[in-house]
Amino acid sequence: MKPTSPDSGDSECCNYEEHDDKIRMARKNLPEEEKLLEISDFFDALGNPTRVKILLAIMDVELCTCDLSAITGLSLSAISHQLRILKDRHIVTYRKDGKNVFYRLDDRHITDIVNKTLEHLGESEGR
Amino acid sequence: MKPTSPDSGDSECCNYEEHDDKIRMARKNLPEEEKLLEISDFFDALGNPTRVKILLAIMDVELCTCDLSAITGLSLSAISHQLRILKDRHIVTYRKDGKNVFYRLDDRHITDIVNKTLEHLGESEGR
DNA sequence: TAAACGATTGAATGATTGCTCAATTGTACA
DNA sequence: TGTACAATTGAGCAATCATTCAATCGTTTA
Repeated sequence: MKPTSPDSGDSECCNYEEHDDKIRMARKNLPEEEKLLEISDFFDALGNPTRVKILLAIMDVELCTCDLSAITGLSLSAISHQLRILKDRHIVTYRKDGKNVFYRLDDRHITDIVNKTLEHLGESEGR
Repeated sequence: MKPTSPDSGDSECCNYEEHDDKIRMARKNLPEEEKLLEISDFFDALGNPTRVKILLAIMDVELCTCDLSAITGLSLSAISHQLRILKDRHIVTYRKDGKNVFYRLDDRHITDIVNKTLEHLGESEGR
């Protein structure tokens, strides 16, 4: 049995000219699994409307859990759960002040990436 | 009953000074729901290891479904399903050539965004 | 110290996702 | 025309996800 043979250099199908070369090259250039997961985890963290709302809201002002609950119309609990995901992925960070916890973006890069995306989506508008 | 009152300007909790102002401002600046979904859908499309593999693989060379199956070690069907998601989100595009279908990135912006992310993740390495 | 408040947590649940499998489509070429 | 091959599709299923609810934690202040 040879079902897809993920690790050998040969292919199951598709016998055009540069086929094997392309596969070898592409496979060689792929980052290792851990890095791949890191990348997809990052995007996954931004891939949810509630979390995007949170990110956009704290883009230029720090806000507490309760603010974000009021802004999004979601329960404190729901927001807190989502904030934990964003914290774990190092996308937001926080500062405690008495009973409040204020959140802000962890990194200037996040802003850049989000802006780049807005730009991208903006230019393909009305498609 | 007034459970979170998502659309009124007042808050349920958290009575510090600039609270209401912050909420009003943040809510005003949020894009409308449709735009938000567009943004999160875009990130969501990149938020899966298989789809990230596909994107990285076709970053500088076009590849057919079968190539991508060989590269990732996943079934043709699995790859095809994921490619449909990327097509629907306008992240990849394709060219038919005989029995083969060759995929490539739809847009230069995608490359920029992915590179920006790699840069971001790279700089926070070893945390 | 007790009550109030902002925030977090864990269990539960319905919805969504990613894959496999089997069937099908479309193209090439014998 | 028929067979082979690349690709797509839909059903089905296990795993994951987003939210709610109830309980709890930690800080403030009465």
